[in-house]
Amino acid sequence: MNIENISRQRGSEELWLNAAYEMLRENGIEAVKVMPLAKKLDLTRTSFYWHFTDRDALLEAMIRRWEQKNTGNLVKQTTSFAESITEAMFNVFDCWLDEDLFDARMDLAIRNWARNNEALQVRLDLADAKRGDALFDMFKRFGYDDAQAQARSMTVIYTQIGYISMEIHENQTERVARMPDYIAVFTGKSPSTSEFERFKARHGDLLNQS
Amino acid sequence: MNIENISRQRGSEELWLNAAYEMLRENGIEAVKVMPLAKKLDLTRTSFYWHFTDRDALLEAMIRRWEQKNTGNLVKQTTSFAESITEAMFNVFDCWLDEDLFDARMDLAIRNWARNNEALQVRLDLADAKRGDALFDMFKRFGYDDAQAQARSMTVIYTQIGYISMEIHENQTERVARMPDYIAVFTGKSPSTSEFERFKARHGDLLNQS
DNA sequence: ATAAATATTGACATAAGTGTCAAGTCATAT
DNA sequence: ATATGACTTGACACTTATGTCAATATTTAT
Repeated sequence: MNIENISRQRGSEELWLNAAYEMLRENGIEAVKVMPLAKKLDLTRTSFYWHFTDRDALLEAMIRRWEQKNTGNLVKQTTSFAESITEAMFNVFDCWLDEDLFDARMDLAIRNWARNNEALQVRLDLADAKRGDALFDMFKRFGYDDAQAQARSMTVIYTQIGYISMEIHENQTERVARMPDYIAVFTGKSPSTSEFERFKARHGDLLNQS
Repeated sequence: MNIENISRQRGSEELWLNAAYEMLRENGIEAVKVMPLAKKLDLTRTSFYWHFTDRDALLEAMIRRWEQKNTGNLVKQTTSFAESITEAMFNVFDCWLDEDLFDARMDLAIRNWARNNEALQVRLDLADAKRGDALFDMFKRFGYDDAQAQARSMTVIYTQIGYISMEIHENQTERVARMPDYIAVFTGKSPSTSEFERFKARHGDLLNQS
């Protein structure tokens, strides 16, 4: 994490931004305050103002970081190669298991923040529309009618947000084991054994941890 | 709303609590502060301390109000008379349309708050377990196996929370029109026309508004 | 009418946050 | 070795919040 900071001064834009990002993920936007961040980094809060003009500049930097990550990867996964809707759905599920593809905790934090920030809500609505459209198109490609493609794509999106929002802490092995059941709910079809095996193979690293 | 306040002093416990409750729903726990509430009620903030010992007492009162409402009604709806799983699901959907049965916005606010408050998280987990069990039992009664009853009941819960969390503002008529499609996703079965008609009849008041 | 109960107020003390500024320190390239 | 740019610091001014208290006002019951 701090590799880029070797043989430099103690602080840096990166350092403050990372601390702020973590704070936002864990405790929401109200916790992203210069004073506590300074304490966390063991620096004086004033030094923050060398790197950022003010607190707002820091918040803006965090939003940009989020924008550049989550939506892009989700949309990409909906267009990955798949021979069936169940396989396509497993591709989307990759996002829920791989934090490099989709930072769910951050998505939730942004969502809660947007509730009190109109400008951010606009950006979020845009991201949501892109994601919804991508999933809708995916269901359409596999033969669902408009109404069903709509209901199913929104169910997928709502479910993921609900899952994060509920702070479920389950064993990853169990979680993966349940996924075919969710695939069945979302698509109305049972995935084949080989599809599930292929999915598990992609996430082998997860399946040996608690 | 203020009927109980006629010919009394200006303020009252109820008045402060209502204002706080609204603040929590709309803007989250961080917005529930004595000073802004006083401004809202056009009273001096000091007068608050006559009704509550401190801010914490107010927060505790809000939690109790929430506890006494949401979970109870949801559980009750899962056990309402139904001849089919689709009819049973429509009974649950009543909660999503009737704020007297389930205050979704409040549920979300509590959920966000609990993320930074361990004691509240414990109470919330308890409420979630009750709700999950009630839905699970409902699916079991209509012949689903354990894994499917589990996946489907959690999908219902996650979806509702995701829906609120995403701040969807859609026309109620459209929303109701889409419900049979969601019923199909959640139960794997299409509801009958008469079931849908019965549901719409129950919510007739909603269907004539924007 | 008036005492008691019920509220409201302004003044005070304290804490935690934001932002500015002049002065200082530290690494490193020349 | 030293000047420069990158970074840190403490002191100051300001804002928003919490909570206490003695004094005052308003209802209500008798």
